[in-house]
Amino acid sequence: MKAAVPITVNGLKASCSQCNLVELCLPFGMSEHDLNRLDELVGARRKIKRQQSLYRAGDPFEAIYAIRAGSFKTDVLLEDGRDQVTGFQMTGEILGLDGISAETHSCNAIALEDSEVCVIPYGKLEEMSREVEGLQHQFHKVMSREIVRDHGVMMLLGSMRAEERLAAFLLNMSQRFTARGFSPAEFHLRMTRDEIGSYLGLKLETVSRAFSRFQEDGLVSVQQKHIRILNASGLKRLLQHQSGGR
Amino acid sequence: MKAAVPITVNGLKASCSQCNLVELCLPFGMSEHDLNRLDELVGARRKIKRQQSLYRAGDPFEAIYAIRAGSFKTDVLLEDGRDQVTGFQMTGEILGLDGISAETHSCNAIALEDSEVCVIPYGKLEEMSREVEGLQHQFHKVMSREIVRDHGVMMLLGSMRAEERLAAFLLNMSQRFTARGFSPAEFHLRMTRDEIGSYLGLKLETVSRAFSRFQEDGLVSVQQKHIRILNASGLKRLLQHQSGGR
DNA sequence: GGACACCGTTGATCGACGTCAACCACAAAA
DNA sequence: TTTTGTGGTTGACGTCGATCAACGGTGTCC
Repeated sequence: MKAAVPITVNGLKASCSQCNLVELCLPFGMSEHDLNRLDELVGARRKIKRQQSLYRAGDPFEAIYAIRAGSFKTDVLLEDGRDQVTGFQMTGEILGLDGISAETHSCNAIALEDSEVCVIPYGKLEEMSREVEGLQHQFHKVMSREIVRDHGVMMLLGSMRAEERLAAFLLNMSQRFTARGFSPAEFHLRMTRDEIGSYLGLKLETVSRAFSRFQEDGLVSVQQKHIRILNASGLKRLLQHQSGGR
Repeated sequence: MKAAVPITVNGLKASCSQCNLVELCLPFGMSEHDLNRLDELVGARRKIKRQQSLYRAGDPFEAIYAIRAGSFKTDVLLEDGRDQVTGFQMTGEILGLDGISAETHSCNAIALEDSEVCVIPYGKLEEMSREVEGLQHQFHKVMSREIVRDHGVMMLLGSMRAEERLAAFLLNMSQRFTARGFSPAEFHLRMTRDEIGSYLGLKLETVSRAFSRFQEDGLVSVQQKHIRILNASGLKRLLQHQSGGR
């Protein structure tokens, strides 16, 4: 009695139960039974080309998105032209939560490489999370995690020095690559120095200099966007010594 | 057939339907019918003395809190002793959302003056928001608003100069006092210069100097913690001129 | 292959904010 | 009233990171 899988504009219908990102994504920790219900929830997949936006500040809020492949940055713009990267997102992470409060997105989400997301219509999500307890709880956890993450960034921006910020950034990237089955020590950054700087509240030259310094000190090897961490505990130590900061 | 209102340790049982903070708090926008159900949800009130903590980082997460009276700060601590204020909260605002993700609080919530909160047991909240659509939606909005707010702070910390940060802070306070029926132009800050500095990523001396500068320029009148805004549009102008920043 | 962007690196200089220190204002206690 | 403590202000000086500028590497489009 099951209807045929509908063909969507952008290709295959998403399926959480078949997806190898379950452990990183919204369905984490849900029962197999609940998982099957998620397949109803998640709409089409959508492909976004590098530098294209998934949504822009001011767009009406209709759905949240799970990153199926690729990576994104989110940024906010001030009237005067200044902008700030508020986060980098990788596979399995959820985009668009900022839109719920005002029913309008409050930042831009831009693909750092050709990417693909699963579209999760928000109305449906609320509806289903009234029925599926596991989904409700997971969704709340995802939102809460975003809040905790943001507090970490505030800590970083408010009280760390340039090299500490970059060290924290690299360790965070390493940890997230590891969670995705990649090497903890060797990875490829998808963002420019300018974007890293914007995220860390630094100018690109400062980011570049900090990279060079780390290289001199044998902490990492840097070749453009290719990073190899040579001394992870050295990086961690940088974070612990209270080095005056601001 | 209604049971008598139970007497709680800390005094009166909270009642959303009777509360004059509805428009600022979790129940905002909910129907009268739904509102009555909220009275079941909200547990006892709890009083917190100035400088006492409502919860501390590491405490098991059991409830979220709505501020009934008074005000709070939240802060995070790093191992090395550095700490950072992540927010100031006023009446009607919700505390504790950081705890959902790890089932443990990730920051400290400390009363800036003698205060009172309504305790909202989290299990009950999830349960009831499966039944009451309006509650579910409002709760999601509250979480999302927190995320948007944090992005604003990241913007401030990452790309504004000292005086811009303080101007943004004052305008934000003014706006929140106004929403609570107080004067937009004249108010009493409950936090020290050190706490403001920690929140804004500045040292207390820098905060103090910025206040003095504003006073010289006739933008505000400052007498210790008592602030009078003399030229709000002047403060706003400070934010728009892109003044180089970092 | 050559030309052109774009991105990244490095150096020299400057300025905003941190640091250190002294002093002042106000409130609670003696 | 004086005392003591906490919080706030102001000045002199130092430093970290921004700014300005030149140059080098890498990839893409003719």
